[in-house]
Amino acid sequence: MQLQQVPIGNRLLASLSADDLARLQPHLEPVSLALRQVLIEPNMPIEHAYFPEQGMSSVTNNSSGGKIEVGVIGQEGMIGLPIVLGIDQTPYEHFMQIPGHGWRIAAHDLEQAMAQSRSLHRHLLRYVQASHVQASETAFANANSDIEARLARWLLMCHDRVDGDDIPLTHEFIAMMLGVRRPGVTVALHVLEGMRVIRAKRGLITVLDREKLEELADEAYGLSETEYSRLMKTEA
Amino acid sequence: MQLQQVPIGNRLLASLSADDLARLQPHLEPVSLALRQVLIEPNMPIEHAYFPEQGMSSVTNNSSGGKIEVGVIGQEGMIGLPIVLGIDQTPYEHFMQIPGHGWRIAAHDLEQAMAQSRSLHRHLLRYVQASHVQASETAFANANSDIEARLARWLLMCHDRVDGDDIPLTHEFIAMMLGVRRPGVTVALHVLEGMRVIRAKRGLITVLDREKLEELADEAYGLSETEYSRLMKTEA
DNA sequence: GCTGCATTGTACGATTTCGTACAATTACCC
DNA sequence: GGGTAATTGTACGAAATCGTACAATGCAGC
Repeated sequence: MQLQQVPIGNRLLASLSADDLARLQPHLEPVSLALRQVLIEPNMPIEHAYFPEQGMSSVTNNSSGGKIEVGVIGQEGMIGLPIVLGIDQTPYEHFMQIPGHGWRIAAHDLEQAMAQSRSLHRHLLRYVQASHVQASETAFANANSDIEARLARWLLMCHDRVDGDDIPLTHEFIAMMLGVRRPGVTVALHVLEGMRVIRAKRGLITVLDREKLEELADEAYGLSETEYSRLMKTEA
Repeated sequence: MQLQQVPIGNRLLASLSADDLARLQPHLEPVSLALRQVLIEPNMPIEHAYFPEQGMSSVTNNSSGGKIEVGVIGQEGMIGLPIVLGIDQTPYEHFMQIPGHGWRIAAHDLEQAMAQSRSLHRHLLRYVQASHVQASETAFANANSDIEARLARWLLMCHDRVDGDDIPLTHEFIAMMLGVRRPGVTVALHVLEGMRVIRAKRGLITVLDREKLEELADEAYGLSETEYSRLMKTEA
């Protein structure tokens, strides 16, 4: 057990064994992650994997004009899973939805590290499963839940990935991610605000009552998160 | 290059190198896959991985009373991906929706084989990505497409996994998988039938015009399948 | 403090899908 | 070959969501 010089704020990195983390550390480069910065271009070679410490990235399908979100990634995970699977690209765009900062590593260095340490590879593969479950739960939510519940779910996922209770996003943007009309989001937010579950200012939503949000999201929220902690806890 | 005694009808197995296939073969056991047979119980240790040669399995979220489908698996893939990721269970049920047959291998034997052959492991990991994309595309379809397009997409996915053009399923069942009302499916099927795209009998849908089906599914169908062939073609 | 633009609020009819109910049909079992 | 259950067809008002348009508001920059 070795004291880190810089504390690691990314939970996926932090859950690695000391050995594996040490193996990555020389290659980790601190990066700031600007709003709307594209981390992975769809169908282009992936240059780096990113481990956010703050901020949130969206995984989107960009066909059909707009973007539709199929996943979110923050300090619990990593951007660039295909690398872990030995693949060099993905059809989905990854960009920063809430700015922040984190670490990045060249795809090649990560590959090499995984080739040297089976336990590192195994650990990252566990996160692949968590990510897969998240996508599946998004499919589930999109089929079953009304706008209000989906919005609640989405706010919770943001809340899990920001520092305080403030989520800096516009209705327009949220609508795009959920694949619904913008006024639909406005109205649903009003309902939540009426229940004192959130407070909304221009371009900013503040979570006031997380528990009630979870009730409102109903079955759409939770499985993913439970699965994540199960997977990441077991193996040290 | 060695002639197989029994030709392998599962595309994932078939795309393995001769070496890797030979490594698995002693452990592969032919199984028939009965209608509604549960291959993986949610949150229970996974005993076997299955490689279907015929038939189709559904991956479902079983909360909320009914089941909702988050993925399908047939002769292009395998059931039991968590094993490939070094995980022993999944929150989703896997059961046969269209009966058939295939091969199975004990989880332990598969693990051992992957430990011995990195190329085997790598190859199966490529399929993990394909499966992830499929889940993401389901999320996309559920958010964006109306019942008709989603039904078209779903019929296409079935069609890809059965032998001829016949898909033996009831409206009730399809409705459950898509997460919509049963009469909604009945009506949508009538529309497709009116366009001569399918023919429907009791418990049986016959695909007549696959191309037009693909048009109707619009953007909801295709990406997954393109990604699959890209991933599985590259590496021999 | 004004101005201009991005954001949010609100309205409206149109459309899709829902929930539910019940009738009609087919397949299967005895 | 008649009865029975599963499946499919159809209808209806209710609800959710859509597409669109436009007004009101707050913020940023000058």
